[in-house]
Amino acid sequence: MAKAKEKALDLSTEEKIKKAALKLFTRKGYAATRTRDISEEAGINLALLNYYFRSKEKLFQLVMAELLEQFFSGIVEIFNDKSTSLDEKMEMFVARYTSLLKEQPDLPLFIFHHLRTNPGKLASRLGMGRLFKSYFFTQLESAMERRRIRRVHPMQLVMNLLSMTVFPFIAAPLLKEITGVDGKVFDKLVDERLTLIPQWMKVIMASSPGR
Amino acid sequence: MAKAKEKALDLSTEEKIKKAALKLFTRKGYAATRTRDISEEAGINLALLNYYFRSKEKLFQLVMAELLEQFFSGIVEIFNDKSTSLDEKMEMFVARYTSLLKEQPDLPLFIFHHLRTNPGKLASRLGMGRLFKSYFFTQLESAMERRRIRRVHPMQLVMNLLSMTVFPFIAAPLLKEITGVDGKVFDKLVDERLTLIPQWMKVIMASSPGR
DNA sequence: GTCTATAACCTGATAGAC
DNA sequence: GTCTATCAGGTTATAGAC
Repeated sequence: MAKAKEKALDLSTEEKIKKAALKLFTRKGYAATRTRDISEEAGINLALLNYYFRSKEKLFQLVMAELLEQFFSGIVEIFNDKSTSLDEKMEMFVARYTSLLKEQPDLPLFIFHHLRTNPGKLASRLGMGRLFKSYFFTQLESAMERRRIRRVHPMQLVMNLLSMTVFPFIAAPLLKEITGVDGKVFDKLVDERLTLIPQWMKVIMASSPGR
Repeated sequence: MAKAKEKALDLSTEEKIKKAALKLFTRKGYAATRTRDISEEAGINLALLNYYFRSKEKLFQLVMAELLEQFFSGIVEIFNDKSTSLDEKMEMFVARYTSLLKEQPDLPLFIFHHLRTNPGKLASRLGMGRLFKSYFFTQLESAMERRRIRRVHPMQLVMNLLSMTVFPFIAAPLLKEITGVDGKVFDKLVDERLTLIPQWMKVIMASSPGR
């Protein structure tokens, strides 16, 4: 009977705090978020935050670790899938992250800021050249080989894929204001990009940058 | 004789504070930056900060206003230049912002976070669809017209240009760690993109996404 | 204009009752 | 487990001497 409608109402106190913390940390950043804000957002008493998580810092570390895991597990899964083609991988990547970022547009700014101010703290499954060992990279290189195009560094293509997928969400407030498009138009554009980005990636890969 | 070598040494106190504030605000954000940090970075007394700027908040507003002006004046200039072609505009854009971001890689994250938490505060010369009235947009539309390709919204192409240029700097710490490339390789890749991005933009525009 | 000392305030964290 | 009340520490801002 009790749907997941009244969001945090039937969650445990611990979960309510984590949910509220994630929301506020991602929106305003660590320093700008007060523990009082979190307790209020969670609808619980301030003292309970320290009861469950010891400190604001500990709470942050926990929430951040779970977020990084959730955020990057997608790319690892998709890129290491041996049953899908290169094109399918790109389509899946765009689809998955577009969907995620439509729901949580604050995520990339928050994560990238954290990685910038805390270098070298990435989970082991992601760090140290893990991407280069993914099946995606193998496919990327052989595709370039096959098409006899002048080689560009595979990372150039990865950067393009990530850029075109993620950046519009980072810059959304700017883009909307600078161009005057409203939220509905912007959403439509983003949905179009689900198919456009993979197509663009193909023509980019097929092009001969040697000129 | 006195070169601009010893950076802040011959600047006025006011300028020293503004320079230090910009550095720390962009690196750590508003809330995480203490006025003590700024005064120390500037090599001046803490009380002088309030003497010159009244408050931390006022100082921030001033620094941010100047930063936004400096950061976006480039795009306005380039996009409104009637003497350059579409291709030249794209080349100039990539060159200008790549150069800027190599020196100040913290800027985009800081600016986009500010625009996200403070919507509707952009300077008038940028806000309210100004970009749509730029000469760049006219050229973009006529180029698509001429090539008889199925129309995509011009903003799709603008997003691609901005994405591919700016995003690598936002994601640099992640990209370096996830791929294992070091700073030197990354710099080389970014330099290659000076010519690659305009070429990619051309093939993207020439492609028929109808297929 | 610049400094020292301090006021006024805010925030994270805890003690202790229930 | 949850609450109220409060402490301890740190931060912004100012008063006042030089």
